[in-house]
Amino acid sequence: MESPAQPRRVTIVDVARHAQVSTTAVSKVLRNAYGTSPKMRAKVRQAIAELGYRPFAAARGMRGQTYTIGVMLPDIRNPFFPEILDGLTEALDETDYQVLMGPGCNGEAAEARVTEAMIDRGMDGLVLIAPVSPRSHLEQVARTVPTVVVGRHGQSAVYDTVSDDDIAGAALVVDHLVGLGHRRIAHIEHAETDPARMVEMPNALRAEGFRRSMRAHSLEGEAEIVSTTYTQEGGYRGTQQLLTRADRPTAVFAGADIVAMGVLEALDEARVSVPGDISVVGYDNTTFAAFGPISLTSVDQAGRHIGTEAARLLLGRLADRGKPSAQVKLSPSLVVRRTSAPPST
Amino acid sequence: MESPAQPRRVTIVDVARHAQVSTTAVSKVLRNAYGTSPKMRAKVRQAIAELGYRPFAAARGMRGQTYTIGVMLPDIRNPFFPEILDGLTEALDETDYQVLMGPGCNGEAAEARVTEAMIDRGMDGLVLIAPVSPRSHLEQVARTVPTVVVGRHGQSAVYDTVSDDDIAGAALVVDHLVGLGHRRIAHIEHAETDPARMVEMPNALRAEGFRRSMRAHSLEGEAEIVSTTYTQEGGYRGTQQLLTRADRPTAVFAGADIVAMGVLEALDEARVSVPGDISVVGYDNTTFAAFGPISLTSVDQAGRHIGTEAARLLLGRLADRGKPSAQVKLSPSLVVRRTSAPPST
DNA sequence: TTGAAAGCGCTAACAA
DNA sequence: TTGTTAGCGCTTTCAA
Repeated sequence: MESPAQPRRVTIVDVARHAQVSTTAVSKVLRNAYGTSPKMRAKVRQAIAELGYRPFAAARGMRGQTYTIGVMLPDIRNPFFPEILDGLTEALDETDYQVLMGPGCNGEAAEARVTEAMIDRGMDGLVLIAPVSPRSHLEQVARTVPTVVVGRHGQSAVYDTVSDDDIAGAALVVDHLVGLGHRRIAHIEHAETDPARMVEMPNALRAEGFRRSMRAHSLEGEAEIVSTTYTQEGGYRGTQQLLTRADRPTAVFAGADIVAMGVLEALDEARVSVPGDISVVGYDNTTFAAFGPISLTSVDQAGRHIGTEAARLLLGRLADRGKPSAQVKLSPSLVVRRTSAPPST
Repeated sequence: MESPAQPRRVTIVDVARHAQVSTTAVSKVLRNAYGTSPKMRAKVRQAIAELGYRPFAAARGMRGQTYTIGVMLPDIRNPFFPEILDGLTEALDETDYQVLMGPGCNGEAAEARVTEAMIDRGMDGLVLIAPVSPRSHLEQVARTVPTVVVGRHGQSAVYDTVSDDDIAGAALVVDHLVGLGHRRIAHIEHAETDPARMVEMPNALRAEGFRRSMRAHSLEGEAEIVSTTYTQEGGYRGTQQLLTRADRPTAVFAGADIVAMGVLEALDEARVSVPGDISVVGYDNTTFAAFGPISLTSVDQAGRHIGTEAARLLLGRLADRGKPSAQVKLSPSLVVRRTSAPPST
């Protein structure tokens, strides 16, 4: 009934024999390496096509490259990350590199496990999206394999970075809300106590940007900060806290769209109308922010562009390991939708 | 300034020397293979710990396994898939296997590219989530590497399957809506013309289940089917079509939650109230369905459980390649929320 | 129970 | 320009 056990995989030796050349020749053609005549290339390419040969990446990795780029991301559920991935895979599509992603990690231990697994599998380069591990660990990884760190500030000599100007993003939000007439504004941040991370993590910078901008408007007394986490749950709980307080804010700046979802849910449950009673602004401009019934005002980070830049930097470092590290910083913009309006009072 | 080029990776040879045993012995301990004395195991384990040795998976793959499971999924944006992944990684967490995912694929060409990339990287097993490729291609993949196909009906002798009873799921929806008093019910399906896929793809079965159930209620004349795609965009366009028709339905059954999002958006735009004017039911019970302001009635597929089952089947096949193929079918349940209510007329 | 030696498929150094 | 040869780090015979 069943088809016979498939014959053993076609190898470079089979191709060499079929094309009547050496295995070295085949290897060179595969890698577009120096020292092959057009005639030989044609012969080899034909043999590859005729035999349906595909190089075995694991074996290639023993000597050279595996042609694999590993992407680590903290949470597949956060709708901001697919944007970055789109940009990344699009830029890598025309190359020989294949992208493989680790499963969502939360916390340092999971991040270490995934990065180690990727290094052990001989990946040629890594893209770490919004990692939480201490910088020393990131640098250790980057010394082993070319690495681009996305969404984290603070430069390093050993890895490249791509990030968005979170201070400026937070200022866009405050300017917008103050411009509408709001004075009492709350911010839901991702709790951060580690001083080292205070200057590197986007969440900490958004909170800092919020503080600075409120001060610039001489509204430091009206700023209210709630520390939870960048999750829907965090937004939900943070809002519940805010609603119990005496002097209720007229606007909430959630540090991420996913947080804003929790904010909207809590407000909905408490029968507080948006933007009638309270305005809500998010960050990331995810697909769901644009979604009609939600229509969330949000800061756009150009996730796709971030992904493209990360790919460009990684390819550059793959081509030249000694190249000095680069820091790309992109500028955010504000997308105003229906969840923000002048305060009613 | 920079730390010196890190020393070459610790290999099995270093461990063997340090423990004063052969490399064979180390290899056996690593794989828990037969023929090692407790004393030797202790010695080797200690040397591994002292040197911080980690096996190089790419090299292991040349002879044996890479301890890597590849997961192919069509679309990272669909909030149903993370559930499956959670179940999968949780079940695999205690094993030596590491999960790596391909980037989202759409269409046969992209699926072929990703599965080939995974096979070329020596992955030990594959989990294909809702693949659209013809069964012959899936079987070819499965003959090369142990494979579990998730979310696709139709059994095969060479791969295991895990799926949900989509016919029953559609019936749950129709029974619920008819029970509320609805008669004129629309269904937005993912267009399917390939007859081979009509019996295998979940979308086709949900449509078939809808038809059968409407017939069972003697409402075949009241059933309205719109063919688009299982995306937010598809739900949006499908609903726009429905709204232009003369005899407007009082309820819409979207084939997936992500489709229901588009439905809600189009209804919102057209100022049609939900559930006042039209009830909406989704499928997948994603996180967003539970989200307060949306509160979508939906069919729950127990995605986490699907992932666990897939892991179990794959581990079984990894342990015994000759084992007969299994088909696991899970039963869906309906979660009633605020988007479904009796019709107003 | 243990270890010596061969070899997986490929690339890189070197020789012709 | 082309081919020969020696490994990469591991697993697997197979002999001791």
